[in-house]
Amino acid sequence: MMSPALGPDFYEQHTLDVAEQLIGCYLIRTVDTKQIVVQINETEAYRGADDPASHAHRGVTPRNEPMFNRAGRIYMYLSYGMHHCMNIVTEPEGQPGAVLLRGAAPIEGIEWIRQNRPGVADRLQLNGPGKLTKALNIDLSFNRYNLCTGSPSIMIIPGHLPSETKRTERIGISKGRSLLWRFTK
DNA sequence: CTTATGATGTACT
DNA sequence: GTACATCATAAGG
Repeated sequence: MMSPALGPDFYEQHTLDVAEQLIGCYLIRTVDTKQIVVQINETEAYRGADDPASHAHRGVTPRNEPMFNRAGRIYMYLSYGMHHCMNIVTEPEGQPGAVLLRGAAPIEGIEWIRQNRPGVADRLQLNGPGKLTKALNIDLSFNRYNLCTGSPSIMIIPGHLPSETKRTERIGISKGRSLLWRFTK
């Protein structure tokens, strides 16, 4: 029997806990007969008023509204006009929070990944938030998508936490640099 | 391996 | 008008 998708109880935790515990979990992307399985190995936590780097730092806007919605939904945004970034909404409804998926290791479906990012070396396919979404064919249409339904199009299932995860500074931000809210294997 | 830089769309002030 | 939760490429070591 297949492992069930992670549910709302998991995502409703504090964003830092979700970000850490997502390390080692599996992200599965399925379209028709094609499937990609990757293991998450890099995440970052973003919160609200206590997080100057967060889109939600100054309250609700049309873009960040999904960060305030129910946990377990996807928050997608366009980065630098070109790249789609995928987050998973955390915290109880009304309290903003999301985990940015920044990196993963290929487990299955490397052929489809290569089709999505032709000419790219395998070791560079999934090591960045924009690369990850391109490799898995995930775009803005997934904004607000509920990850907890078990729909095979995209799902996350438990892995096992590595014995040791590292906590470091987040990447690519100018504010909130002192917070150690980036998690890697 | 490292650092530097242009590309590119839009949310927000 | 400004600032991006980035990436591919080029040049140097």
